Amino acid sequence: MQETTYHIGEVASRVALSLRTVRYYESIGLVKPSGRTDGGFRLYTERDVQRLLLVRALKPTDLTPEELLELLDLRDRLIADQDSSVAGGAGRQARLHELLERGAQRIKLHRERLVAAELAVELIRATTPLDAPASAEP
Amino acid sequence: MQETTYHIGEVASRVALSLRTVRYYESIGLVKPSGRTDGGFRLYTERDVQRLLLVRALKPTDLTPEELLELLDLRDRLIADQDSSVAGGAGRQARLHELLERGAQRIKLHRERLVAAELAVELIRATTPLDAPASAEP
DNA sequence: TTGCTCCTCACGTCACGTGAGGTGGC
DNA sequence: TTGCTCCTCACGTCACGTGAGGTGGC
Repeated sequence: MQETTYHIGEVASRVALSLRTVRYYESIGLVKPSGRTDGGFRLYTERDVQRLLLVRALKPTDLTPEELLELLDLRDRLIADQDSSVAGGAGRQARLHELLERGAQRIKLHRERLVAAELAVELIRATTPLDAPASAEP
Repeated sequence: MQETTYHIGEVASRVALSLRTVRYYESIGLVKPSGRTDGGFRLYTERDVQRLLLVRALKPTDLTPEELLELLDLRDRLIADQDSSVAGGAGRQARLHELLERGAQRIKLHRERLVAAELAVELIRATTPLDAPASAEP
């Protein structure tokens, strides 16, 4: 049973990233295609695509590439351990949750910045003559 | 009556930006210090500081430096017109509100990305063995 | 007068964008 | 066989970080 694979173009459009960005994520080790054609074309499996989606979604966590890679690999290993009921790594769980917590904090920080930005926009809207009030001069 | 001025170090720490960033914003025309000492030290007024704060707050709008500059200048002119009851520019108001609307849209987009990021974090927390449940083995 | 702050280059970095020149895949 | 997709350099850009070497301000 052959696994379905995709070329980079289809993958990039599905995950809404540029070809360049997908290749860049590969170059820093985040998401490597599962294979290549004889001609050198990258081949992505559905798993690879899911991983790309996860990387894209986790961008606002501001984790370094190294941390993000560690997080994704920890997740993979924990899930694998789970399936084979090895349940090996309490340390791995702790580390994963530490990284997730770090990421969650950064998301909160970004949220605060967005609130500040919205306040600034409202401030300007409020301190600037609004939509010309219906002229009072007849 | 001499206006109080500040050196870049105090300004940078007040607005929580690096010296480099404050100088960079000047180099792209966003916030220029109102003066310099004879020795060349930048002198910032309270207005300059407020402008820096506004620039920092508006960063998530993703407006280009040119757009941001235009926005800030429109605001200044509209406020000045208001004070002198010239009420000159309906076109200016329209343009300002267009820029603000554009910025508000980008903020919304960032908000959606943060929601997606939070969902991803929760997904990983949920699909990964949680905090080791109190061991069932005695 | 001594530090501490500030100055201007100028090179480095991160996360890609953007061709150039060439070849693989259906 | 013809396009369209993909390949690998490799240079460019944006928003700064980070010294280097020198001088101003209180």
